[in-house]
Amino acid sequence: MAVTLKDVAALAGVSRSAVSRCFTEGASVSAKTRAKIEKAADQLGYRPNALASSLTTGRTKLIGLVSNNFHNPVFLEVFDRFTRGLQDRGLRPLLVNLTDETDPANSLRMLRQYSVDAVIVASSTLPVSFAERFHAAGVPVVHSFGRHSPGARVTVVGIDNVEAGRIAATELIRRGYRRVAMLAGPKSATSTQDRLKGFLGALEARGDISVTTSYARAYSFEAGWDEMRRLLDEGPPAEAYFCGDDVLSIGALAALKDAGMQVPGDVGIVGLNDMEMARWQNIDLTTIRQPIDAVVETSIELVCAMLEDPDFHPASRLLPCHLVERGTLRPA
Amino acid sequence: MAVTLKDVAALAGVSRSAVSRCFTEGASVSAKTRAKIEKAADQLGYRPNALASSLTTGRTKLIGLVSNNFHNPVFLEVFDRFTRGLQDRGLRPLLVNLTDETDPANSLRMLRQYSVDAVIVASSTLPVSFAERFHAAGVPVVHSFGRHSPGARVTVVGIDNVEAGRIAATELIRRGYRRVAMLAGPKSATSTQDRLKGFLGALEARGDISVTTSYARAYSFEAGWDEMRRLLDEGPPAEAYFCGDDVLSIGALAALKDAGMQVPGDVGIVGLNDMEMARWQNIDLTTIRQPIDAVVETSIELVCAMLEDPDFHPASRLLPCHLVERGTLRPA
DNA sequence: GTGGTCGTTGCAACCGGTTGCAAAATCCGT
DNA sequence: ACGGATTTTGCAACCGGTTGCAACGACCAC
Repeated sequence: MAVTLKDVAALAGVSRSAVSRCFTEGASVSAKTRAKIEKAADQLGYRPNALASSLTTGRTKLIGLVSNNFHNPVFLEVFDRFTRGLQDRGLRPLLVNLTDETDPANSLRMLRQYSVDAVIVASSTLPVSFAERFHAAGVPVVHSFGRHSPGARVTVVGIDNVEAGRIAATELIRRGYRRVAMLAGPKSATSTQDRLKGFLGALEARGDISVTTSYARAYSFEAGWDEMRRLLDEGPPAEAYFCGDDVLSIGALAALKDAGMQVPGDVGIVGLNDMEMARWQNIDLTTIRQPIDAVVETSIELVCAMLEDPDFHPASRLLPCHLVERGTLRPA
Repeated sequence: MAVTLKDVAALAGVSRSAVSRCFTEGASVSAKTRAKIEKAADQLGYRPNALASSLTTGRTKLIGLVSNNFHNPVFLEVFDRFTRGLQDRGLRPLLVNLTDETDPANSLRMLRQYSVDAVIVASSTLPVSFAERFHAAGVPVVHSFGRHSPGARVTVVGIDNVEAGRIAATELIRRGYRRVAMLAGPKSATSTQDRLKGFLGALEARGDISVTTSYARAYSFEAGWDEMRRLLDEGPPAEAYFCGDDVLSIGALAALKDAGMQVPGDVGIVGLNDMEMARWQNIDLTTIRQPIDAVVETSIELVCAMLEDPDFHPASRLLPCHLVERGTLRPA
């Protein structure tokens, strides 16, 4: 079986407390006994049991990572960043896959059973209330890529989706498009609601621009393809589409090409996220860059700050987006 | 703070053991006390602490999920399946991201500190020795998508990559290609080595077929694009390429299209994996399907079996692959 | 040599559960 | 109502650590 404190203590000829102190930062151990203990520990290959110690210290270094975006390739980048960022700080991600589930009750119960120190909800589609349930249960929580609502008591790290919609609208106007549309994500996603709001808001003052809206059933290639296909069947397309997200954009692009339309000659497309794939030469998507690295990094920093000081409730952080020019919108 | 056994016991007016037994399967509790306890537990919102109980039971239900493929979109599907499959069985994935690391020592140490019940190594590039280190340390381990080597003591669930290479070769021959090539993944990846071996093996008997080989630096779009670009610069391309993996294929496809070549008119491409993206209408990749769902499901089943019986070392399982016909190889 | 200070050490209690064991309660047949 | 078999229950020890406290010893100054 595993080597325990007791084994090391016996071999080194000291008390269990001495061994424990030897492995805890800032405890008082003489150089002599430390040497003895380390020798014995090495010899036995001893490692303190993180779970046992969590019992008394109250900290497990386990962080619940909750997401429902297991079908959008951009989330692989998100997971990569989160897992690395957390383990660089000695924290361990306990993954919860929420596919087909929107009730926080189960995850909350389970994550509490495992005494996670904090929870990160990584999702652009879950409602504000989701993360709030964790907060209400006294679990430190950060909602990454979530919607910031001024009244809410949950820390959000993400972008200002309304602003992002505005950027898209402004950009389309600047390039002289006059019949524009938004091909939005699923209606229930907070991100889509906000992006649409910003998009329409920026356009409504302008009488000379016509705008239409439609929703894809998911943030997925197929949904984007189907929705664009449907739009084309209905009649002539708009001059340019702001798509709810990159993967939708890619679906829409494919449907346009299949229909024999040129991009950006006949129709312009602008996405949102700037996922790795947007850079691929066969896609070359003009898109609004969501600073994923920074969102993840900031989320982790805030979680760490909350761990340091349990009463600290950091303010939400909305990071700036900007347009990345590639090949799917015509020049101004 | 959290509600504990003691609180419930006090409120229900019973001993702590009674409460404990009430929450453990198959323990003897009378209906009357069970009712009392459950009432008290509900009232307080009690949930047993999984970590504390793990101390005595020796099982945490934590499964280490180790991977280094955080840049290949197919692994998002893999993670989705694993996380769901595990949580459906009441197990919790503790994710380890190995990006830029190939030494098992760190992960092993950390996963042991957290007393994971078992480890799943999900990677097609890590050497056999990686998972073996876990095995040697007495941690039940399954290597998913790994290389099966007859002498090894580690359970592997995956495909026969040699056979997959053979299938690719046979298929290209059947369709009349005579100058073929493999655009392999990184030289160090076991999957690539085996696929190449099978590919060459099936061709070497045939004197009428010329075959060349080259390696991309990673399983990534960029690497595929660059390598195909380099091949095109070197001279006329082969008639058809077997690419080490779908994402490489997609990179190669893009490079070919950029160079003005028609697929499958001028050049044929066959990939391996059948990731979701291969189905996308703008890619429509002919590929050898790796049964990801089945590999994941089987891996989890074997892990569970090993948990049931610690002395059980299941035999490796190599699942069958087959060609999925789409649009990047010419018909026979 | 003595007294005081301070760093080191071990004891024992505790974290939140589980479990072997024996005592107590219940059940059953007669 | 009685005795034995069977549950049910609580006690206490334990899982692998941590930590407050008091005892201890080393060192220093006088």
